[in-house]
Amino acid sequence: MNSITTFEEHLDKYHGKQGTESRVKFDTKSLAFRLGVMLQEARKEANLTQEELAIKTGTKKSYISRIENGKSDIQLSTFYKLIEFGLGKPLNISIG
Amino acid sequence: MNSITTFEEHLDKYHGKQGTESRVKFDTKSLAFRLGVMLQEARKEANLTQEELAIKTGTKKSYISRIENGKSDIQLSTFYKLIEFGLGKPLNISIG
DNA sequence: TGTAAGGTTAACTAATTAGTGAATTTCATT
DNA sequence: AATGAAATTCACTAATTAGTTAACCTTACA
Repeated sequence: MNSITTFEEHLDKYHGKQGTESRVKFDTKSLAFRLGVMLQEARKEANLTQEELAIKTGTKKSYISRIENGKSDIQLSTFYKLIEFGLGKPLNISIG
Repeated sequence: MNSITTFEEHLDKYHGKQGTESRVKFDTKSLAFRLGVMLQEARKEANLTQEELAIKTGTKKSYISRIENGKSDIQLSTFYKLIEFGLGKPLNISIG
């Protein structure tokens, strides 16, 4: 799967069509979407299924799916938990 | 203020003393704390008060204070909003 | 020392995520 | 095309953040 193509589809869907949406809400959705793609790519690189990742992090595959599809604006700790505990990779966050 | 020193104090407080806390919960608190310090440092670099940042992002100074002190496990979009809209700086997130 | 600005804390409501089970759909493989 | 594994969606509750007000501390400095 190509992240960029899918992200463009997302832009069309939210920016193009439902034009009354605020910039902040739009950006929030974009962010959730991008992070979802990042998680999915990292999970596949680690050769885990959604269910395996869910078990390792004490949650359910349905929830992982929701996150990977950018369906919710998750908490920082949730993302951290999935990346660090579930995939054993460091999550890097910096400003500027 | 030195981030590392303060973070060590945090380690002492949560890791040393209240030892029954789960690793995940502990890490969540550390994360919130570290991000709070990052935000505060970036805000000061931008020469803004908590109140000014609050106004720019449509919230209140009391909420900014809570975040800077790592008192809550905020959502990704909240952190993003403060950094990108409030401070005009990019928020970088990556895995690995 | 008084004052004001900046920052912290407490308390509360409303909105949203976290977490779950079950049904459904997609996808790869034979 | 049939099968089974993997992923998605829906519906729901409980827990937590987002957002706010007001009171209270701290710090700088006139």
